[in-house]
Amino acid sequence: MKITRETDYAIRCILHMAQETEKLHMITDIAKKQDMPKSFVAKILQKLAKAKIVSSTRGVNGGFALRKTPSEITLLHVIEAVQGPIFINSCMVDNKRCSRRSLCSVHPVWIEIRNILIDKLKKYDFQFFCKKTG
Amino acid sequence: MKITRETDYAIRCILHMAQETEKLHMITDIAKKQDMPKSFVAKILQKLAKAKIVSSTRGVNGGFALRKTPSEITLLHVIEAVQGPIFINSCMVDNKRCSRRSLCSVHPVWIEIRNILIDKLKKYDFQFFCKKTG
DNA sequence: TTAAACAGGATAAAATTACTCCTAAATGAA
DNA sequence: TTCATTTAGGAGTAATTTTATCCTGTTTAA
Ligand code: SF4
Ligand code: SF4
Repeated sequence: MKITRETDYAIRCILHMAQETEKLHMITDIAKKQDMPKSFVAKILQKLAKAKIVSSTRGVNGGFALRKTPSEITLLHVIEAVQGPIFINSCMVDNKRCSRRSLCSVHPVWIEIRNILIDKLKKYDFQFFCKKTG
Repeated sequence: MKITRETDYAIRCILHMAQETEKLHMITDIAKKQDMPKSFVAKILQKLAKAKIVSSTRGVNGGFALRKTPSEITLLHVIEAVQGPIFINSCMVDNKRCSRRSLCSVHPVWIEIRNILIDKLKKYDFQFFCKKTG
């Protein structure tokens, strides 16, 4: 697993919306405040909406808001929403199976590490992050 | 961190040489047996040689061998030899520093996870992997 | 001297990442 | 109704990284 810029932006989006959970936040505002390219942010918010992490409202005075409280949204949720399932080596993605897999002694280690990672990412929610930024 | 194909190949190289630690292994043999492209393997072995994980001998009957016993070589060694230092998000690489870093509440989490990862990767050596493949 | 084997630089193909742009659809207000 | 505003979604593009290949040079044993 590696956090791409897209995922980093996604996290910033959630971070931003978590500051004012009631308000509808427009793409332009989020992008400007968090220093991200607007049109890219638009795409990212679409992904977050599909993953039911944020809600979107079209039209005048529209925008985005969190669907859950910050404490219910974890790093894992956000990462998986934009990057898909966590993996370490491509042989862990089913369609990129390796022919040596059945006799490979390293593969199980990747699985173990992935599980540790998932566990850890589950433990960080956005209430935790908001406490620190204020 | 993500294991690229290059790193996976590097691990297979070590795995291969760990089976017969005394012998000099030629690029062609390693590549064929482990199902990897020969010219790419040549480059990878160069990296492993620079990292002092393997020794290389030129000329007729030349080849590669491990410089240490399999138990002294860890996954971390091999990964760092080909990919460089472990990181989760690019903001952890000094030259790709993010301007928001000082006030970012997420950054410390990446550091923590990286440390966990490093710790885990240190614990797996190639004697362990050889036991299983036989 | 020659064939076998690695060293190292340059470069190319493929894949992924990091975006942009355009048209459509929804919404609220004049 | 009509219009400005705001997101939706598809297509396309630029930049970067990954995954190699090739060529020339050097080392070495026979
Ligand atoms: S050799 Fe093992 S670790 Fe590498 S891709 Fe195949 S199954 Fe995965
Ligand atoms: S916003 Fe935080 S986590 Fe993201 S790149 Fe900057 S310092 Fe790193």
